[in-house]
Amino acid sequence: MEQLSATAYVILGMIRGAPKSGYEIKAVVDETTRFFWAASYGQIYPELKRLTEAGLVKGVDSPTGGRKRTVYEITADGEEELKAWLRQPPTTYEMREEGLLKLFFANALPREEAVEILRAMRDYRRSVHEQLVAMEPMAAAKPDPFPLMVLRGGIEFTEWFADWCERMEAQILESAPEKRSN
Amino acid sequence: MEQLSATAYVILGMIRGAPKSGYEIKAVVDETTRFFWAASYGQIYPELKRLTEAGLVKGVDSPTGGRKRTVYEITADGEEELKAWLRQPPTTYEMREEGLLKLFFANALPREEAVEILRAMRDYRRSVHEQLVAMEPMAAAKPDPFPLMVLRGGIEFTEWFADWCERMEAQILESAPEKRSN
DNA sequence: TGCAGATATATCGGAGCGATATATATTGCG
DNA sequence: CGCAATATATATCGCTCCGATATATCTGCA
Repeated sequence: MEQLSATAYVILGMIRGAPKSGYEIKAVVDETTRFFWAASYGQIYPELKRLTEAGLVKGVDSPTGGRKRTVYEITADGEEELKAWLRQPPTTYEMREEGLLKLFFANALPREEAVEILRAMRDYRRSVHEQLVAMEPMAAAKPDPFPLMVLRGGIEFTEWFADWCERMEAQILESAPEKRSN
Repeated sequence: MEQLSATAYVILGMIRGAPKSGYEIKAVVDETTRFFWAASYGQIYPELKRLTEAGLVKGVDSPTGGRKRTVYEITADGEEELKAWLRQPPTTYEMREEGLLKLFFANALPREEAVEILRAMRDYRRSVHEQLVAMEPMAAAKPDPFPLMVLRGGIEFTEWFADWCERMEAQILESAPEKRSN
């Protein structure tokens, strides 16, 4: 058996409990894991084919009206494969934060413009924070405690980040207006 | 002028102040911004060519011994381009955290195995924390305050994250050992 | 009825990233 | 000193990811 991509496990995890179409999988990912693990159609549909060939999922035709539609359900092998993956220590940790990159180079700007970077970062994190808080009641209503735990982690993280931005902004403004190379 | 990639600005920022070879740019990125913005040789060398053609950097032959070597310095146009980019609000925010993904699906595992995910995440963040702390004296010795600020942000973030993992682990262990679907 | 928006699948191009190939220079150490 | 290991330097390949778009059908509702 070849090594499966992380996207494969996203799919397996998402259809465990309830079969879903590729479109539905994408929609659920966009509502839940997208903040720390996204997936596009370009990954989902080919992966569903591979998983079907590997016998880890099973496609079932369930057309709505005249439009064809296939929902995928997890097989016993798929269930085992998912659990085996969950038991392996996680290995992928990536972050791409354009704001931090700009802040890193902010010495090229005068101080008043450098703090704008921090303000933009804070505003963005606050907006994500609001989105996550709005999702909390939905997650809290479900019996599975883990999505809620992860969501609350996101809420706490965005709070911490926005607060850090404010503290750094204050730190820059408090510092003596030294000469910089701009 | 075509839109430049983010990698282009990483290069411009890295050679501002001191000209560098492609190899050196990669080495500095690996020591500094890699935690929130990485760059590979496969991005750096082609981008240096494009930036040269666009007149934003200038390559200067500086062989060491018999091995050929080109260092790139930023031009006045490149400096302007960098500053213009720094003034734009940041737009890219991405995170890929396999540990959070596994935690999201952890209901498939018994409680004792679910906490292992959190322990692995905590251990990893602690190790990154130590790496960042070890870098702090180096960053603190330099006149530019922004790389140090970003580094300290990373130190605070990894502390927060490791702590969150411990709190969530405790929360799971405190909760009544309910029946789960595994 | 008409049409905007949702459902459903498929695919493309660009970017990012890890790995590796090739070559020369330097350093460590027995 | 000699040689192996490591560092410097450039180039490139394959894979994945991601956003965007194309195509088609269905639903809600004005």
